[in-house]
Amino acid sequence: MSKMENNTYTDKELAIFNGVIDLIKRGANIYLVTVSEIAKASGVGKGTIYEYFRTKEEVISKAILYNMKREVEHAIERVEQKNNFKDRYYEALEIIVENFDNKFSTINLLLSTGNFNELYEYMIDEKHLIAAYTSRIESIIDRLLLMGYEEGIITIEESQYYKRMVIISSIAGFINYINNRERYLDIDTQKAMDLCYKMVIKALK
Amino acid sequence: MSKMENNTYTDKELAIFNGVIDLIKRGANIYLVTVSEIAKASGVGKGTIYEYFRTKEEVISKAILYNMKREVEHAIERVEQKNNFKDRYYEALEIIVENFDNKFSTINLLLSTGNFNELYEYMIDEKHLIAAYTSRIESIIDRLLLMGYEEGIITIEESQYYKRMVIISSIAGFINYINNRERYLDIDTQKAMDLCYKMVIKALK
Amino acid sequence: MSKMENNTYTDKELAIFNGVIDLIKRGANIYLVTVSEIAKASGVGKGTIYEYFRTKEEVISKAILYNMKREVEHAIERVEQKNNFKDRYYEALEIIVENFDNKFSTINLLLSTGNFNELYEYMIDEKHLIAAYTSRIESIIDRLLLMGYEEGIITIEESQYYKRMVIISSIAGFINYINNRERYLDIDTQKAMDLCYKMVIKALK
Amino acid sequence: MSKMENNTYTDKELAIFNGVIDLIKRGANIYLVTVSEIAKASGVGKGTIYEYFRTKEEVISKAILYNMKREVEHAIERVEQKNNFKDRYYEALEIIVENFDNKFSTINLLLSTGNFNELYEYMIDEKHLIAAYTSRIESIIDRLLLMGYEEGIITIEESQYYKRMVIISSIAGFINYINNRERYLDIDTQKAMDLCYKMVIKALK
DNA sequence: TATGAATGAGTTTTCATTCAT
DNA sequence: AATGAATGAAAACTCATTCAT
Repeated sequence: MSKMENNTYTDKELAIFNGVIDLIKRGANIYLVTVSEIAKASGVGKGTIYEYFRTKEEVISKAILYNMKREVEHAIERVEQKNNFKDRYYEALEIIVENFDNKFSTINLLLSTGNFNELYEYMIDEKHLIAAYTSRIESIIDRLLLMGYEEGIITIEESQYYKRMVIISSIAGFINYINNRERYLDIDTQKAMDLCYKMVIKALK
Repeated sequence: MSKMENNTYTDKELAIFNGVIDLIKRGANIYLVTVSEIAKASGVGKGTIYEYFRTKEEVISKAILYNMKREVEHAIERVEQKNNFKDRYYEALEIIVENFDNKFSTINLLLSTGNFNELYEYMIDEKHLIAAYTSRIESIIDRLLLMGYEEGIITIEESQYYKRMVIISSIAGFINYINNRERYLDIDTQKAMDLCYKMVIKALK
Repeated sequence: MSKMENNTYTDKELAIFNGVIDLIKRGANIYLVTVSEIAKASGVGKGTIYEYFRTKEEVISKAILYNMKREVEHAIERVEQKNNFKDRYYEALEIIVENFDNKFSTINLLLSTGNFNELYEYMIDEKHLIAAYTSRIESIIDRLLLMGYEEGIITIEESQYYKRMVIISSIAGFINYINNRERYLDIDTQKAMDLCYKMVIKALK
Repeated sequence: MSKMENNTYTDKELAIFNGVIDLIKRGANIYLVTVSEIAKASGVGKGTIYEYFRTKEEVISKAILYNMKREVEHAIERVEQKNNFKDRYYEALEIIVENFDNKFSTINLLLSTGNFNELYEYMIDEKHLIAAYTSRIESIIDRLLLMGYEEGIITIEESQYYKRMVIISSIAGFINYINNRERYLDIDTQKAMDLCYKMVIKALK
């Protein structure tokens, strides 16, 4: 039972994580999904799951955290490839669009309303991880803001909290658009992005 | 036993709804709560629940919708008692603060990320109700904006979508603050509200 | 609670019996029928049933016995109106035809395979009643046989048991026809009766 | 654990069937028996039953059909070992005697009054099976009759329906004797058989 | 090491019976 | 006397977890 080395995972563990993530992306409810379903989706036996994890709760929680880590890292990598304020901001919105069909998007979980707190109790044990992602995102936002300042887009004299809040609010507003697109037939995605950006500019000027 | 309290539910149904809402407000997970727990929290026998509802799913879904209706109506009533743009906006934030401990806050559900869609399948049948609340909130926002316009606070020439988005984004940003208060020790609630308002003013000027 | 006088029943008791009989004739299974269904079918409240009977088992058992008594008496009355062997025998078959749609026919219960024994345990207490009906039927058969003897139709020198057995067997055979009519498309009811009668005559000659 | 015993059922399914059959033979009512009782009688866990069958109804219905198949096949085999009309007929009566304590005898179900129709709804799906047994029995009767004809015991010129009816009626009459033995103290089983046979001979002469 | 058949604890659901009105 | 709302004991059924293979 060679559990894992540091923070890498065995093939079986990864298969199981991917099974869970798959199920959830296909609409399964993390509270109602069964171990049998996970086993089938992962292509492993039910017993095997218990070779690698102690309980169902642990499987699901760790799978979610694994996915979160991956998504956040991927998002950061993409955002950092953009070299100016506007491109970087739009890239963030772009990522949100791409993740829309994924009800289980980490962005949703991290940025918005704290519904995340409702997740498995178990995760409380892993709260430091979530906090780590949250502060990584914060530093990304800080660098974005610095870029905007250096480019002369941001000129306002206000606390860092205010500036971060503007970015976070605008992104939350954009997520709200994405989640309710069917109600805004006259606003296409490009338009919605442009208006988010406009708000940011005005609020930070 | 006066059969109907209002024109909709019997006393027993209301007792059961309140039992469910109580449980959830005390931290129960809507997917993991049991009928026995609901019965105990409602002060009725387990069998009684099945006299009034066909399944556990129906009980919980209807309780949530009932609560949503009540909360939305209460919030609207409070907001409408304020007669100027600023007071009305702050009143909305105030309501959010008061609802914070309520993991199950309708504001969270309605305004933000659409995690609401993940709720019990059953609710799909009641989607029109949720849509109705959403558009009531929208018209409240529209009236708020009109007020701001009449008071000369809002002067921007932009689409209604933009203006609504500013309000919604700022509220979502405020919810984010509330949900992460422990991370913003240097910002008290009053300050957070003021900064939200500042963003709104700047974005709508 | 004026229970009953001797062997007459109150209106309520009769209403309940008729409710039960109705349900069963409409295809309900006596083991699966619920007290609520009986109450609805009887047009009385569920509580009322427990004013007149101690348990569900008692209600159903007594209703069945009541029906049995009525059916047997009615059958005997009809049979005795016929004044010769052949008419009397045919009248018995006629009654069976008329009762066919009634899965719950007493004739089935009494004459045939003893499936009756499977009925409610409770009935064991009332076994004397069933025995009484059985021996009334036996004496009807005896009088029928006497008639046939006097008419010169029956001439065989054999035990009374044999003669009764011939009658009972032929009726059981006819019931088998009735219950499987769809398998005997070339045999109409009249023909089946005639062949039963033929067998009886030959066996008793 | 050799998966399939014959080409139809797993070992576990057979264990469950035998548990059900056992219970019924020991006097349990097929409508009132519980899954817990079946589990205990089968020597398997309650959950195991639901691994192999979808509902309690399915378990019981399939167990009954399984038993019916076995009993019919066994009876036919025994009957066919006899090489003349009389022995074959008596062998059939013998089988009935042996099955008497079995309230759940297939012979009762198939030959007689059609009470069988009252069994679980589920069986309607399997009606073709029951029809198949019924017609197998019919062809056994036909071969018996042919034997009697060839031996010169049967000489009557009548329809096949009549001849079959005589056999079926006599067997039904014998079942009636068996089920009411306590009322016929002066007739022992041998005597009852002989009289049945006598009736058959006379009716088919 | 990997498995899935087996299981029973714990869930949802039913319904005979009670009892306040 | 008549009722049906309320109930909990007992039923059907589910599924996380175990363990023999």
